[in-house]
Amino acid sequence: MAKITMEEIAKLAGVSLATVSRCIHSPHLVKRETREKINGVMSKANYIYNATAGDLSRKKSSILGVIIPTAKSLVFSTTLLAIQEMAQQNNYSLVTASSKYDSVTESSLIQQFMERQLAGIILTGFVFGQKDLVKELSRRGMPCVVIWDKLDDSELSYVGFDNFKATYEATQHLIELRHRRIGLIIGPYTKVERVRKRLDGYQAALKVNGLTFDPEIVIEKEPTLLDGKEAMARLMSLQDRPTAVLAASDTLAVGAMAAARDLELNIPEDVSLVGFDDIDIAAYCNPPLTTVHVPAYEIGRNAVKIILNMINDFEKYRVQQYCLDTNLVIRNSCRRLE
Amino acid sequence: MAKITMEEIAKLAGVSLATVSRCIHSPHLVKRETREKINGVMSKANYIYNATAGDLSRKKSSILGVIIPTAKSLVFSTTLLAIQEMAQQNNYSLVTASSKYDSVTESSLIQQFMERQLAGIILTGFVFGQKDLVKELSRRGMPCVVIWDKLDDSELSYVGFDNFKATYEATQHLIELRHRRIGLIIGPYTKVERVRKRLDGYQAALKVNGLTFDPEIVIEKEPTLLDGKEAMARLMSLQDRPTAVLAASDTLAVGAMAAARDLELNIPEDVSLVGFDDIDIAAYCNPPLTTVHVPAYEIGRNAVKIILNMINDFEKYRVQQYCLDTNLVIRNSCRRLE
DNA sequence: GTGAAAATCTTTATCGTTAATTTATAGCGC
DNA sequence: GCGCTATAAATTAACGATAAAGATTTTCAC
Repeated sequence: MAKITMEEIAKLAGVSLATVSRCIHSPHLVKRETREKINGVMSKANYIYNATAGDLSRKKSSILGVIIPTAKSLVFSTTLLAIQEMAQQNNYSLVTASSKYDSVTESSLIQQFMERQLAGIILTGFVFGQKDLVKELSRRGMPCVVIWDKLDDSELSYVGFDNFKATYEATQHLIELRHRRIGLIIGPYTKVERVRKRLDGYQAALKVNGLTFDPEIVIEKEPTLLDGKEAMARLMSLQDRPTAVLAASDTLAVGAMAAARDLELNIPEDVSLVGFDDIDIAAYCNPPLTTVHVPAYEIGRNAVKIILNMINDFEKYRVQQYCLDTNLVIRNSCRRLE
Repeated sequence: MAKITMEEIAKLAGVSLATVSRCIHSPHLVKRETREKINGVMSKANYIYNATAGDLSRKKSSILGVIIPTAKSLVFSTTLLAIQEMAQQNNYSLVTASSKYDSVTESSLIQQFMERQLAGIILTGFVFGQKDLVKELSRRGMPCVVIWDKLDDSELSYVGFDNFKATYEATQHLIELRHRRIGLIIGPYTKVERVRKRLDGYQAALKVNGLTFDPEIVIEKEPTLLDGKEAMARLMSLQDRPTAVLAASDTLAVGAMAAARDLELNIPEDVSLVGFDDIDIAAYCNPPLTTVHVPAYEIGRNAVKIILNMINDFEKYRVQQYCLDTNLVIRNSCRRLE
């Protein structure tokens, strides 16, 4: 009930405040006898260390911040889990928040993080126009790393992958299977740069292969099952309907599968489908979904590693960039056209 | 770069430290003229409020803590999202962690939360034997609420549902469809009390209906797709195989579906299946999964509300208990036996 | 024993706020 | 002008730790 402070512990143990502090943080620097005495007093008094005071005094906190678009996503939550694990292992707490793809929310979250003097910040891509904010943070000495995207900027650290290349290859795959009319169901590319690159990759593949880009068959949606389903239903109701569709997230793809089923269209016989993310469920779908595998877990682990480096030596590790590989996992949702 | 403090702002604005503080927290108490002057100086100097110092001085933080079993779960992440949203709306930061159903991890996380002087803690059920720890926290004046379970204890706040009743009803449903041999695929009930109650509900329903409990057809697994698949494969390979299976989490159920498909067993023709959680995907499965709907989002919102109440008036709101309803959502994964 | 290095421990200033207490300023009726 | 409120701003003592610098005690080779 009553809050015990270090000072009181010191008094009870008959030593100075500083010794108690040392006993907690560098036990090897205090004589065994004293140490035991102090530990005894601490546990008897139910002492609880006050990390807030410690952080203030030390002038840096041991809290990391993460912003993801939404916690309710199997793919971001995988990254989040990795981050949590790494943070825990290194004795950092983690404050998390979801931006919901909204730049106002994102900015206010970053502001909040700054006020809390976090030790470092992990950001999932960012909304258009936020880049300067992040650079500013970085310049101010706040360790920052952007994840889930490959940045074209020599000032910023990131660990991500090439979104452009990923959809380019996925589209290319479909084209190699002789599809010429390929629909695209994609997340909020008008808001999120990272997503925009996926659209660009798709377009580029089309162009390289001499296929025309038809805006009618690219549908921008929120990455939910329902939206995926609706988008697919629309695509399938078209006069000249696509023979294949690329869904720029597996959630969208699973929704799309349901739509196909409702319309009694078989995948891959009637339409081919490729997803993006390779969430666990992709392999358990019916049919198993061909999809772009994204190293979500590795991204999380590496992001924390990078941040930790920056915390230890900001000058040396100011900017670290890791572009991880994605690869198309072929399962059974695509068929070759004759 | 250089960290600006309130004191410097005060100096620059030609007022005292306290006035700056008041200007930030109770702007109406400072004369318009002064306020504008101060605000001007603050933005010009790029001042960033130091929440750590504020928390220390105020003797309470504005951070909430949550522990969930794992972030990588569609159902817990829904609750987490609700918590994040509520926290954000009320100007609290959120520190999150995953216990992975491990009591050592859980305790150390709670310890960490205590050290950080969090404003309140939200715990997802708990591992066996942790109840006393939580009670202790509560006694020490730390606002705590347990979620995802209905507690049988007048000292602890919770917002959850009746796990026993939920599986009881699900099992009952299967029995009403004339199934007499019902398999159970369930999470770590030997570790988690909340999960144990689901087993109990299943057993009770069996008993009430005069069916015998056969340990051979209840399989304890981690709640992953792979584990669900393995469990189902085992169940289906049995001599006297169940005609229906209750999976105590949808993830397990989706895994089970994949196993059935691999064995060329149709759901519901060859086996009936009911899940638990009602994650979004349940409705998008093939066939759509009959499952126990759990109010994951509401749990999250209410948990924060409760905590906020406690923070404002601990004596009055010391223990608040909300048992929300679950209900069986009938879709197409069960069939009536002749 | 002696003296110096090593091992321990204490003092004290500081971290950036908040909030209780004081002081100063203004406005107003008479 | 005087006394009296209100209102606005200033002082200053915490908050609970850390860390640098200084003091004291051990240890030990010679």
